[in-house]
Amino acid sequence: MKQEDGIRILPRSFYTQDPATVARGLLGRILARKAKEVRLEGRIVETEAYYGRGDPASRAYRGKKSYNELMWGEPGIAFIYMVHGNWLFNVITGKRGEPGGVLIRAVEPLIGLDAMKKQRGIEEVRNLTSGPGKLTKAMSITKEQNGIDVTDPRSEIVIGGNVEKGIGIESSHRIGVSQDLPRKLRFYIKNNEFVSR
DNA sequence: AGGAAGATCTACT
DNA sequence: GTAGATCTTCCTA
Repeated sequence: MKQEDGIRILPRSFYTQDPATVARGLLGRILARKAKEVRLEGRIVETEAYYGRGDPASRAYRGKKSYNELMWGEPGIAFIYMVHGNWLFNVITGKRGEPGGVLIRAVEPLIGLDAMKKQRGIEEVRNLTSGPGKLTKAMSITKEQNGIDVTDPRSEIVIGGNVEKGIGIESSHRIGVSQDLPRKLRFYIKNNEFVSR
């Protein structure tokens, strides 16, 4: 059986767009993780866009450092870091050299529910992946996966799939940031129960 | 050494 | 629904 049966993986050119555009465009896509023998999939239902200079909430705000240099690199690369003891999963976007990224905040579990429940130590499906730190734990994503290319079919994590027509997209201000921008940079699928909060 | 940070869980009013 | 404890890494002093 082929690894990517069915899903069409998004090309790198998709990620060269503006972070907010990519954040919207990722809604409804499939986040697929292959770990050892297990295959895990979730549908992306909530994202946030982050910029570089001029965005106080961005990891890139204070300039290039060893821990954030990926943000200046190739789009389509996973950027994973820890906040409050949780791993958060981002994808680098924008042109090379212009820092930007999209945080995946929530997914709807599709495949591998049993493995996710085990990872999370809970049974309630609704609570499995409805938050940025929850989904990484459910899909066993850690710093180990930092820097992997989500556009490469051989990667442990890829993003793809087609979006159903007519999904409702809403936007709001980003969650949890101490200094937000005036623009609404959080996007989510309307009435989806796996959106955080 | 001390504190903040893109969060989560538990235990309550 | 809100409050407090706690998670780990990096920043500032």
